[in-house]
Amino acid sequence: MAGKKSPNGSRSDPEGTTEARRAPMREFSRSLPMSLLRAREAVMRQFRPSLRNHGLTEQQWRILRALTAVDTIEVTELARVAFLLGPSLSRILRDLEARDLIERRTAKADLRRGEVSISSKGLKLIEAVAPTSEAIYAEITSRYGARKLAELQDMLAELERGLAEMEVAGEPDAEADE
Amino acid sequence: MAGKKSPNGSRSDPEGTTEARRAPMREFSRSLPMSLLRAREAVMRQFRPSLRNHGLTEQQWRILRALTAVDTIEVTELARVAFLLGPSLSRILRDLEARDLIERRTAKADLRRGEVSISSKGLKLIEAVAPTSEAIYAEITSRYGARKLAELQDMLAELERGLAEMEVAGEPDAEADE
DNA sequence: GAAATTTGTTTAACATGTTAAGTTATCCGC
DNA sequence: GCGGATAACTTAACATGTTAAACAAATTTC
Repeated sequence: MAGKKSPNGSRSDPEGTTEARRAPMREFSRSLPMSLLRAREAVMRQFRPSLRNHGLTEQQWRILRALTAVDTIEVTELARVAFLLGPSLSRILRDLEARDLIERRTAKADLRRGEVSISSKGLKLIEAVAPTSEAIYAEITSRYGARKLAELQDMLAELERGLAEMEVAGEPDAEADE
Repeated sequence: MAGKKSPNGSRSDPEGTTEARRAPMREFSRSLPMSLLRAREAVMRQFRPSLRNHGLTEQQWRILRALTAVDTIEVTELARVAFLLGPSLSRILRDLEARDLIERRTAKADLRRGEVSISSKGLKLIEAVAPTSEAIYAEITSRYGARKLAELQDMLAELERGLAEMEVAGEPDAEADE
C-alpha cells in the first residue's frame, strides 16, 4: 500500500522548450489557502473516524459540542459559535431534532427566534464521544508541543483579525471586475 | 447591529448544582480545527468575490491554477496537487471541459488514465483573474508581514508532517469503538 | 397604525465533500 | 493466457458550503 508510484510518469521536458505554460505565479501548493486547507484536513482526518463510529459528522459534532456549553441558544447565535452558515445549520438542526439529539422551541418574546438546547440523549452521545476526542487532541498537542500549538493559534487569530479589517477597508462595491 | 446579546441569557447557576451541561471540554471556539477553519475562511472571503466575478469557484480556480504549471497531468496527480477528492475532481473536470476551459484525452499507454491540460480559453481566463488575485495576496502579505506569513506556513507544514506520522502509527483497525 | 423595511429563519438550487460501489483496463501469478 | 487482484476513474448517494429568494414576525416611518 502507498506505492508512491513515480508521480511524473512520462513527463520528459527538462529544458522547457515546449513550455506553453510558464510562471505558475506562486508555487501554488504553498499558497496560504492551501496550507490552511491541508493543515485542517490533516487534523480532521484524526477525528473523523471516531465521530463516524458514533454516527456524527464533523458539523453535527460542532453543534452538539457548542450546545453543551449553554443552557439554551438562539439559532443565529449558534450559527456564529459553530461557524456554520444559516442554511447548513437549518438543515442539520432538522436532522438532529429528528434524531432526538436536540430540542427546539420558539421564543415567546419573539416568534421569529428559535431556541435550541441539547437533549439528554444528545448529552449521552457527547459523553460517549468526548473521551476519544480528548485523547486524540491530547496526542496532537503533545506531538506538536503545547507551547507551539498555542503560538500557532495566536498567529491564526491575528491573521483573522487582520483580514477582518481588510474587509471593511477595501471594498469599492466589487462589481464590474471586467 | 452586533448587539452582543448576553450569550448566557438566563444562565444564573454559579455553583453548578443544576448543571446538566458541564465542562465544555475546551473553549471549543479555540480548538485547533476551528481556528484553522476560521482562518482559512477569512482568507478565502477575500478571494471569492473576484473569482465569482469570473464565474469560477474556488475549486475550479485551484484546478486551472494547477494546470498552468504543467503541460499535461494525469487525473490522479491533479487530485493530489489541487487537494481534491477523486469524485469532486471528476465532476468539476466534466464541467470545465463542457465550458472548454480544459482538454482531456486518454493516455495511449494506459487506457485507464486520463490526461488533462488547460485550453487557450482557460489560459485567458487565468490571465484575467490572476492580477486581482495576486493583488489580494500581496495585500494580505504586507498586512500580516511576509516574515510572519512564512513562519506561519512553516508551522502549518510541520503540523501536517506530525499528523501524517500519527496516522501510520496508531490505527488499530478503528472498528468497534464501543 | 398601516405600509415599507428590517430581521430571523427556512427553502431552493447548485457546487463540493465524503464514502461506497461500479466500470473498465492492467498486472500478476500460475 | 486466463482468472483473480489492482488501479484509475466515474457514478451514486447523502451531507454540507454558498448564494439567492421566500416567509413570517418585528420594527420603523410617515
